[in-house]
Amino acid sequence: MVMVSESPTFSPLYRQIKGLILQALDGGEWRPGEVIPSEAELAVRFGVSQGTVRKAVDELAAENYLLRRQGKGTFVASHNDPRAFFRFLRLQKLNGDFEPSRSVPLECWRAKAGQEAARMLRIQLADPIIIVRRVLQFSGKPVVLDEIYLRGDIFAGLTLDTLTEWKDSIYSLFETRFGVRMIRAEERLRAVAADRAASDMLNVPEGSPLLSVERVSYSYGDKPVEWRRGLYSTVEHCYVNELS
Amino acid sequence: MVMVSESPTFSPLYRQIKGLILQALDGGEWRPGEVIPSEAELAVRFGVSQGTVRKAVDELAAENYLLRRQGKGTFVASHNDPRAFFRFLRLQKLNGDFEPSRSVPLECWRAKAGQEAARMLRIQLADPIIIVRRVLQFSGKPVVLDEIYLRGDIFAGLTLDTLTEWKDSIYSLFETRFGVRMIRAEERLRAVAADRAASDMLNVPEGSPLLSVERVSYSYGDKPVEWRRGLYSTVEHCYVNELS
DNA sequence: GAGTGGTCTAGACCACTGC
DNA sequence: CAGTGGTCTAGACCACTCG
Repeated sequence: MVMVSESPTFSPLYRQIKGLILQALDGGEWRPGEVIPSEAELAVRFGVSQGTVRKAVDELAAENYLLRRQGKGTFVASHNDPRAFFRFLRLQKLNGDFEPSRSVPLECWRAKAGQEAARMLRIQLADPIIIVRRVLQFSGKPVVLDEIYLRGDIFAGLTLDTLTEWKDSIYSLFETRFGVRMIRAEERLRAVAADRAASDMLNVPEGSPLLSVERVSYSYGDKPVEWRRGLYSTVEHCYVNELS
Repeated sequence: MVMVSESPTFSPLYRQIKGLILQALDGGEWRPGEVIPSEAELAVRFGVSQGTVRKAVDELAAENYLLRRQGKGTFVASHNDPRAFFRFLRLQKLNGDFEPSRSVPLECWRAKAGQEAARMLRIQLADPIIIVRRVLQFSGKPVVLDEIYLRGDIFAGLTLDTLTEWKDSIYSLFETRFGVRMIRAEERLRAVAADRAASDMLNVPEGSPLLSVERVSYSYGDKPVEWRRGLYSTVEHCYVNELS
């Protein structure tokens, strides 16, 4: 049975199906890492052909909501999956090698959103937020100093201890403990001079150039849930990007 | 008629068709900006169904080789197309606005490839190369200082005058005058201190932080044809990136 | 072998463009 | 109106995974 709306604002059937699957994902019908029903089952459920479901799933997989695995099924994308590890960390050594990193949380405190944080997180001025400061180490040496601003309503209960005990990526923590799945992020890069605090933490001279990386991360429905600013020491590392 | 090779190293039919189309593109059968034959025609030509051609074209369009336009046809991607303008220039104002930019060539000379240029361009040491220096201006103010290394065999005959007279993007020049179509690029970003030359050209104090952007651009068959290093002043602009 | 995603086909119809 | 890409279907078969 085909139901396609009339001409202006035309949306193909597979996009409507995509919306329904997205809705189910957002509603938590299937948890991260789990399989979702087979294409054939979904086709029956939505009353469309398998090819139409397929196209919807194709798009969701391309946007990193889902992960297809031939012969096994289609899975809800998860930050616990090692495959997704380096998706949001674009640092590598100058010679091109990858290195494992270790996150060392420094502080975690409650605050009220200022002008900038409120705008970035699309919340009201003075709404509760949580601020985390941490260092990222590569081979034991500090390379990134991050200041992370989180919506207080979503991440209520987050403490320094929780962060310290967590051994996987921070997005994996957010997903597992708070049910928040990061889907995409926007970054803005600049070169800045190291201030006193940064030079201390990153072990570089005051005033030396650092890469400033501001990131807003979005969850379902393009809802911003994290705003962070990182200062990267690019003495031995660089930020890599693919233009296509 | 279906011809699919046996199990190991299995390549689906549509990928073989993709290869054939790529071959025709590389061979110059259709020029940038031109329409290629309709899906139906290609299906007849390659002896497969239209759906299979469609999948091949889908991938080529996703990789920016082709451009589909409903009701009109499928076109060979071109850097002359205004749509492709900002694909390789990720700078915007700090407030998020886009600005038109103007390229001001400074120098253009012949040289022999050194260690690094040879490695990046995958040519032999001392092979001929061309080096271009130029400034990129936004609203009349210099923001980017580029040093561009090109393979001498491909860009033979390039002069400062040619660069100065060309009013569109430099990739548009490469495509139109030298038949070289950039498909993708890899960038490596670092923060560095402005040296004397850069501080003069970009009108910033010596030693102030600049964004260093190294880029290798690839043409058909992943052949590197350009290596460049840009120094970006990020006082009023920033480099934006989407992580997904 | 049963179940999953992946490929391929043939055919119908729709939306968009331009003559 | 004809021609293009875009959607949708139904059905066949293939490649991969796992019990």
